[in-house]
Amino acid sequence: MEVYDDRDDVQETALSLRLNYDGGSSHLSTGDHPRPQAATPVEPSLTLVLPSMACSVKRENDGRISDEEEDGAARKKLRLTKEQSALLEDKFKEHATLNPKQKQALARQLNLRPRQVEVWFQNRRARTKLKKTEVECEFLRKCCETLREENRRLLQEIQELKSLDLQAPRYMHPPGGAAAGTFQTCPSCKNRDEGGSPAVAPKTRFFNPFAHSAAY
DNA sequence: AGAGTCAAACAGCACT
DNA sequence: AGTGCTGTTTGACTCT
Repeated sequence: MEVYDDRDDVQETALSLRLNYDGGSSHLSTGDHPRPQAATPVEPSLTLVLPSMACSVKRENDGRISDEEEDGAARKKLRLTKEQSALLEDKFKEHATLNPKQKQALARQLNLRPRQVEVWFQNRRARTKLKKTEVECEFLRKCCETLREENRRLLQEIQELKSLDLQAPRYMHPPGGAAAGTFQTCPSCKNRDEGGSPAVAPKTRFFNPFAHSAAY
């Protein structure tokens, strides 16, 4: 069984009582709306919200845990104003992380709690990373398409060469036998026999996507 | 009204 | 201990 201080960050005052059947273990915790861990789901659960029983557990402001709002009123989820978002974006452009002093100053400037600023930067970094990953994914997808096309083209080239080969005069590797005169010596063997360097296969044209990348 | 999306807030883990 | 990252939850909002 778990008893939760169900205030979302600061402003929530409801007390949630949740009973989880988690195999017998029980513990007390505070924090936001509790969630079952993906690896160990704890269903079924019972959540009891008692708005009249505002839990006044106070937590450290600059810890990872929320502090408490003065009026103790049940809060709605905060929506940042355009001005707040714009300033946060500006600061994020300057630097994607904040030291505690910067965090405090920005929080004062925005009339927000430091924890809110911290969370905003965390989420903003996550969004940036997600976007970058999406761009990279799209780039790799295009590379894959290019390689597939190149592969198709090369296979076709092989087919064409094979069909040409069927029509071309028959070469043989001359053992010096009596019938040798009826065949022509293939150019590579001729070259070798005459002491020249062996014919070198043309370099394969391999497309390395990373060598052509401008994004990395 | 319900589905879908966005973003604020959180928990838990890893790292220093 | 403090901080960042990742995954998740959930309230607010929009669209159909």
